Amino acid sequence: MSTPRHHAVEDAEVWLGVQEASDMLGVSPATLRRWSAAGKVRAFTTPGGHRRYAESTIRQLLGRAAGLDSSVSALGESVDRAAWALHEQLAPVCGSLSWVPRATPEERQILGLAGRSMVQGLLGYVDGRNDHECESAIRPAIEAAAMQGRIAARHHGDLGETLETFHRVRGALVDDLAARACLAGLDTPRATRLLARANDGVDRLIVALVDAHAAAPAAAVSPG
Amino acid sequence: MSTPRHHAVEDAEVWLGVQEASDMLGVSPATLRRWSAAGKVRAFTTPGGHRRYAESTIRQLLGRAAGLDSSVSALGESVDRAAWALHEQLAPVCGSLSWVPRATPEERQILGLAGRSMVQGLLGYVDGRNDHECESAIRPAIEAAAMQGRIAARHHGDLGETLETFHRVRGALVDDLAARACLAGLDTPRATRLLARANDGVDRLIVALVDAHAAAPAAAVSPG
DNA sequence: GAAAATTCGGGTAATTAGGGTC
DNA sequence: TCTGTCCTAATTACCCGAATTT
Repeated sequence: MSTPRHHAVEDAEVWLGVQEASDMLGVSPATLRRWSAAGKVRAFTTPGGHRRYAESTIRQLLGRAAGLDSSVSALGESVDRAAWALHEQLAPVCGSLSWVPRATPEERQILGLAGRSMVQGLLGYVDGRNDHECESAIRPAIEAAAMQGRIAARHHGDLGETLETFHRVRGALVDDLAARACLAGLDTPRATRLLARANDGVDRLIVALVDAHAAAPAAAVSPG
Repeated sequence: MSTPRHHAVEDAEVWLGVQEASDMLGVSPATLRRWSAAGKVRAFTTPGGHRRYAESTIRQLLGRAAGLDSSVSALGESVDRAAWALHEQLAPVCGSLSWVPRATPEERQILGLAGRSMVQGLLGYVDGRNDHECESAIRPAIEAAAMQGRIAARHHGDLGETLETFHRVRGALVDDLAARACLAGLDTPRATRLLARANDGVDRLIVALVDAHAAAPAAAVSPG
């Protein structure tokens, strides 16, 4: 019977010294030191003042240029199916916006397409393996968000209400990704990176929507 | 011999040998030994002189953290200090908003206070152990967000630009929490829950800001 | 009781931090 | 503005034989 203490440490993080980390990044140790001093790269500081960098942190920095290792498809489900499921969940929420009943049937159809496009683009953005793939995926989603913003403005949609809807979208997407990440056994760095990217994507859609909403300041309909 | 110390409580603490502990910290056993000799790291010493380290002690060193629950304070740093650091990082971003130079000195001072209040409230919201604590923490932050929205509206601030700033706040907060979670060894479910809560908090501030912005539709300024 | 693995302690070489400058 | 290179003081890593733990 083995003694119960000293359990093997399960998720041991690999720590790198400044030299190793800066070699990986291709910068000088002084630069990496400045980065951590500025809060750009997180590091564990020993009581003596020396820094230790988590290998996952460094890989994350590299990942912006090289392959991203946290993706939806790596989570086991195809992007298409995930998008479909998410859209099914979100469509009623979006449809309950107070200004939607004022939209024409054609506009409502467009809104449905836009919603699907946004969900699809968002997941594609999260799933992309490099910047180019991410941008290609989200571009139509951004256009769809702008379209939704213009239609909302046309019908005097309340911006706060629309934002809340988007926040629900964000919540659902993040919850969904988090659940998939847990199921897939993704480790904490990868999972949090995934969620951060999802956030970025949603933020970009929101900005596009708000800008479009403001730029197309409504047609004069139903003037009181 | 049986395990020397199971004092009554049994599942309380996991003890690590020097090798395991130093692996977790990314330093050599000799260094860890020197730290305990200097009183920097508390260790239990066997009658023969060997040291045993509590896993929680090691985690405290890593993120200044003992990752037991998903909260900022459990992540080791006091909310106040984390808020201060985050605000330091974000203040220049918020100050670069195009409409800020049009604000009066007094307003700018108020904006600074509001920014600090929002960061503090946000972290308190994430850190809260129950609904009541969360709500108490975020309420002043919501009021601060509304205040910022009113000031922005007064100076014809661009809503999209303000939103982008908030999205940067979200990004910084999420990055910060994610990094802390990784350092503290938080598992994926806890870490994702933490980030989801942070998102919720930011969303509520954004809604408050946008609503206030819309409700206080600007004064006629800049007679130029 | 005995053996293998680990830890202790110390002494020295290598690496790092930090500031200042280009 | 940012990065790479110097400099010195401080910290850390590697070496050893002896003692402890398993």
